[in-house]
Order: sequence, then structure tokens, then C-alpha cells
Amino acid sequence: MGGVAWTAEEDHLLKKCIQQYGEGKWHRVPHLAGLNRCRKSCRLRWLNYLRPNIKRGNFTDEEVEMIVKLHKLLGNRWSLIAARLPGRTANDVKNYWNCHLSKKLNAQEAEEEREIDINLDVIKTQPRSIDSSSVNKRSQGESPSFLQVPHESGISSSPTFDVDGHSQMLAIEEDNMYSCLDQQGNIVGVLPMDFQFEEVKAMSNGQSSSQWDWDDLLFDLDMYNDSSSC
DNA sequence: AACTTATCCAACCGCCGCTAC
DNA sequence: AGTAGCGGCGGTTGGATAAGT
Repeated sequence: MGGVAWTAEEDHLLKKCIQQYGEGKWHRVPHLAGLNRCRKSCRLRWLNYLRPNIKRGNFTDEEVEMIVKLHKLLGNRWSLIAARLPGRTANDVKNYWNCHLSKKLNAQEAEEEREIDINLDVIKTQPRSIDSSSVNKRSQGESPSFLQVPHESGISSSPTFDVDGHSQMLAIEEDNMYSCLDQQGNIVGVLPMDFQFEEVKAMSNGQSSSQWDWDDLLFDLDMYNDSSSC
């Protein structure tokens, strides 16, 4: 292993400590539990191994499918991905990805690239709620005037978003870039895909209560988009 | 059976953002 | 404003084990 393995006795002490004092205050846990481990080790051991309801064993097909889908949306944000998989830990997901899916998908992608020309047009649109003032202005640190939840514009069409009172869409144009389109389909701006939602959150002056809101919004929108394109 | 190589996964490390002072 | 301490995260390491020769 990558370090000193935990003994059954250490596990027992940690478990007892968490049961008695609860999670959190990890800096106190080594002392309270009488363990010669750092706070991080204790936290990790609890989260990845001792916590109740942790699912062991192989990933199901559904879970694998979910991981692939979520990784496309979120990248290497393992904790977010794991949060969508009950009983699985970020470490589990990360390990599974690195051991199984990473190689498999890389090989698959390489194969696909050999076989087909990349056609940007086939990349489905991925609507995003974003304020037009944010587009191309990140470096200036300008704040969006508002951000709205999406509304469905029709049964077969993708959801659209009100941006400053005008219907606009944000679409994946190519790797790592979003394009902001107006109703006529004209590109009115571009936004790097690494546009971090922490920044949006900061810029929106607390309109979003947490990082989760953004990630959940994105996730739900993409799931919506996926289901409507099937 | 002995050795080598590949794979798995628990544990550690360093960094980041947040908060309190 | 600067800083220390904290929780949390993703990347990496390396020992255990399985598979191959």
C-alpha cells in the first residue's frame, strides 16, 4: 500500500471516536481516539472505509455508465461524481477510472478519431444559464446581472435561457469552449469550458447558495439534454 | 515451482479555498 | 490586509496480489 496499513484496533478506535463525537473536527480526532495518525489519515480512513453504507465489490453496468457520463460533464471531480453514486467513495471512483475506464476510453477515442473526421456540428448543444455580461469579460471580473433557471421552450427542442431578458443559448462549440448564441444562432461570445462555477458563484453575489447548486444545475441540464436527444 | 509483469486499491502528499483572528 | 489552521480535494505512490511465462 501507499502507506502504513490501518490495523483492526485502529479502525475500532476511530469508529468509536466518530460514534461518540461525530464527524468533523478532524484535527481533534487523533487525540480523542488515541491514534498515532494525522487528521487527514483519520478522515480518509473514515470516509473511504469505515463509514456506514459503503458499497463494496464491482461496479455495476449502471454505475459505470453513470461514471462515464458524469466524467464527461464534470471532468476529474471525483467527489461530485461519487456523490451521485450511493455508497461509492471518490477514491473508489477515481481508482476505478484510472484502472479500468481511462485506458478503455482512451483506446476507444483513438480508434474513433482514426475512423471519422471530427465534425463540430454534430456536437449537441448544451444550454447553459449564463449572463451575457460574463461572456468574454471574465478577466474584468464583471458580475452577471442575474441568472435564471431554464424554462422549456418546446417538447422536442432544447431548453432555452433568458439572458438579460433575451432568449439565448450556450452551446459546446468544441473542446473546452462554450459559444453563446442568440436566437438567430449568431455567436455573440465565447466562454472557456474551464469557466469555473466557483467564479460564477462569487460573481453572482450569493445568489447561489453553494457550489452544489451549480453542479446540480449543470448535471440536470445535461441529463435533460441527453434524454431529449434520445 | 520460480520468477517477472501487470493490476488493484489503500494510504499519503501537496495544494486550494474558506474562516477566524 | 495578512496569516494560521482547518477541511476537502485530486494526483501519486507503493505494497499486495493475480496473471503470465
